[in-house]
Amino acid sequence: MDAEPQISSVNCSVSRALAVVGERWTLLIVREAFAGVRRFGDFRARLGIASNLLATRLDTLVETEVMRRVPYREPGGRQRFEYELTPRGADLRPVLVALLQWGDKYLADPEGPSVIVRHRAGPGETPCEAPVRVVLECAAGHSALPPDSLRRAPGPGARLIEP
Amino acid sequence: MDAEPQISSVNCSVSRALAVVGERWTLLIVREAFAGVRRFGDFRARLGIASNLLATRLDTLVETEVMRRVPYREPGGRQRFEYELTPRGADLRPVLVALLQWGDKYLADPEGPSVIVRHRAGPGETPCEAPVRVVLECAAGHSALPPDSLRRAPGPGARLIEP
DNA sequence: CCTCCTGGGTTTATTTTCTCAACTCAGCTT
DNA sequence: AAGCTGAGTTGAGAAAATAAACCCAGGAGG
Repeated sequence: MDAEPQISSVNCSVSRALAVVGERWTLLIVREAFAGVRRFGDFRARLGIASNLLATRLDTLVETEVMRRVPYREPGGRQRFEYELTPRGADLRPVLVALLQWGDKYLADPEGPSVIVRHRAGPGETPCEAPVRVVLECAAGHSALPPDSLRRAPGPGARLIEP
Repeated sequence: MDAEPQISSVNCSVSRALAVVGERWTLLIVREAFAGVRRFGDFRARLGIASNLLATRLDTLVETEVMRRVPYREPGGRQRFEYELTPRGADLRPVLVALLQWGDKYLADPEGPSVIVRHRAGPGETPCEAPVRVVLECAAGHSALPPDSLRRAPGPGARLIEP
C-alpha cells in the first residue's frame, strides 16, 4: 500500500530556489528592497549586516539576476551604484508575503503585526487599500485551499526512486 | 516627497519567521515532511544532511512547535520516535509552494518541473486533481495581484523610524 | 546468556562561513 | 591640498557546517 514511487529531491525547485535565496540574510535583503531600499549603506543600516557579507550577498543576487546594479549620481556627488529588484526578484513577493503571514500568525507581538501588505491598485483603477494575503488556489477554481488538501505529483522532470 | 516614515524591521514577522525556519536545511526538512517522510534515517538519506545537524534541526523544529515527536513501534522492533508536522508546520505550505513556483519559473530543468502540486479534494467532495498555485489576493476580492501592486503599510505593532 | 544487527542518534576533528573592526579608495567640497 | 563620504576590502577571531567515527538500547539468532 505504500508502493507509490517517491519523487527524488535532487532536482526539486524548492532546493534550487533555496540555493539562490536560502542563505542567511538574502531574503531579508530582498525584503528591504521591496520596502524601497536601494543603497548599500541603507541595507547595511537597516539590517545590521556586516559590510563584507552584504557586498558578497549583493554580488550573488546580481549574478543570479534577482537584483540589478543601477548607476546613479546625486547632485554634487560622484557616480555610484544602487540595487533594485529585477522582475525575477519581484516574483519573490509571494514567498515573502507567505513568510510574513506565517510569522504574523504565530510569532507577532501581542499588539499585532508591524507590517500590513495592502493592495495598491494601479493608476486609472479604482483605488483599493484592502489587506493582501497569500492563498493556494487550483486551476479548477477552488481557492483558499487548506494546506493538507494538496498532493505532490511527479512532473515532467521528475526522477523517481524505487521504494 | 520621501518623508513618509519608515517601518522598522526589528519586529518584522519575516525576520521572526526566518529565525525559525531560515536556517540551512530547515525548509528542506519541512519539504520532506510534506512529502511524507517521518523518520530520522529517511530524512538523512533523502537530504544527504549530516546526522548531527539533522538531530539539532529536528530538535529546534520540535522546540518551535513546527514538528512533533511521535512514538511508534514496528512489529518486532523497539519503541522509537518519528517526526510529523504540527498544524503550525502545515501552515508553512504556502511558503514552500511559493518557493517551488519561483524555482519552477526560473530554475527548472528544460524538461520541466519535477514536482507538481495538485489539489486533492477531501472525502465526500468532487475529486479534483488540478495543479495548485499560490496567488496574492486582497480582502476586497481582487485576486492574482501582480507583485508590484502591493504597498507595505504600518500595522498595530509597527515601530517607525524618522527619515 | 552472549553476540550481532539496526535505527537513531553523539563525539570529535576539519573546513567553511559569519562577525567585527580596521582600512582603502575615488572623487567632491573647502 | 586636506578632509569628507559612500561603498566597499582585508584580515583576525568566533560560530556553524561537514564528515566520519563511534555509541547505545533493545530485539533476534544461536
